[in-house]
Amino acid sequence: MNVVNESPRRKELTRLAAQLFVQEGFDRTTVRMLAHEMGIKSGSLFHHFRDKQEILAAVIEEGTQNALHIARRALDSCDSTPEARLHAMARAHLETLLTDRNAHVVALYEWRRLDPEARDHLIHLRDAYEALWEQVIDEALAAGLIHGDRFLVSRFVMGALNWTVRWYDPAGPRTPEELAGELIGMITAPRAVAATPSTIV
Amino acid sequence: MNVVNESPRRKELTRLAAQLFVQEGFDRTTVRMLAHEMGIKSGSLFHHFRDKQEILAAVIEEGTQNALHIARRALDSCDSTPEARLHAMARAHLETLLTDRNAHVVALYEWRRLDPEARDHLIHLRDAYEALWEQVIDEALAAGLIHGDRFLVSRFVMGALNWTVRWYDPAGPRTPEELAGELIGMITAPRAVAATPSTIV
DNA sequence: AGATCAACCAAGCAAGCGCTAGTGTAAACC
DNA sequence: GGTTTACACTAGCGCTTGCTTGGTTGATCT
Repeated sequence: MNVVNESPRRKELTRLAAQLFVQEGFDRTTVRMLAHEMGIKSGSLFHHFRDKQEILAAVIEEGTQNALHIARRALDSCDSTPEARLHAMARAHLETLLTDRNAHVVALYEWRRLDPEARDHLIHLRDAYEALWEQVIDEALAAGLIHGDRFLVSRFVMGALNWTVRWYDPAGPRTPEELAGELIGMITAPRAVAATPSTIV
Repeated sequence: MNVVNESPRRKELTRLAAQLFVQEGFDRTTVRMLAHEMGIKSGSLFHHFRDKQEILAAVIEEGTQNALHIARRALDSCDSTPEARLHAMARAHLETLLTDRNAHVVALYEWRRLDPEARDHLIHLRDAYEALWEQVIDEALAAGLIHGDRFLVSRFVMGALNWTVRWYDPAGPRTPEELAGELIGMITAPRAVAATPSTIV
């Protein structure tokens, strides 16, 4: 009776589900709550999704696909210097967290609630995204812009960025652009120390 | 009938609960699973804890108290240079994540499942811990060891460290000591190129 | 005009949930 | 030696859970 297609209605339902999953957590969100939020009865939900698990998978897939597209576009349309590319990736990441916040919070917090099949599928998407990061970080390392272990640097940077969902307030004074600048500034060595002696304020 | 004291039996139960909460998540962990893991029947559980919520609060409190003690001891017994203090805090944090991993994963993932009263109490503990960090970071900023916004730097550093629970493998080749060194090395500008470069190999 | 189909609903099942009530028992205390 | 206390048990209540079933509706297609 149920369908697994990509109807526009399903997309809208996925967006609403993401919001509820963030508010309540996946386990505490009942199918009745989901249905109510969508303006239908709980039984009707299973016309659009095979089961509750599939809703979670849909939310996370949507968010990760978006992040991947935005990151690729950001890399395509920025300067080719290692610093510019690093900055572009950080800003893209933060902007995704902002515009698509719900889906990403769900991906970060509820990843472990996915059943193995869904996880297998989504892990490839995530790997593709993280590969972009490692590539940009490799370039920065090769250019001497940052130092350290390739693996560790990328993990530390991703951690710092993902942690922002805990404290960043989009209504606050700081733009994603500024945040990205601060982070990149923090980890990049002041390249040529040659000129003015770095002032100690 | 039930008690709320600090018996040693209760501590052991708390440790077991932390493990189950990590494996299954708080919501999916039933009181019957908890009781089974503890070798008793589900009814007996409520002799030690008022309700399921209290078990979660006990787990998180235990972990945070430990982190606080370890951090304070680390600061007391290290050199007083800003760099040494920064390093000591990072290492202490990573060691806590290692030795008390379950409790901290629960604190990070299940914080929002706490009811308001428990959260109010635990938030003071967490604030005390984060205050230590901000103090050390202030010193490092004042010494010119790192630059940037005080608030942002501490958030970025905490993010990078807490994210380690996702990928760090205690059985792997890297010690917490090395990890701390890499992170501090990444964010500290190569200070005065003057004297002997105090190498941290 | 008849057939198809997506989208919904009302009703409810079987299982599992947190938690309570009342009881038993061995050790500790006065 | 009687009372209390700590810890465990059995049994089950009242409720919620994810999901199924069988059926209705209105639009679209042929």
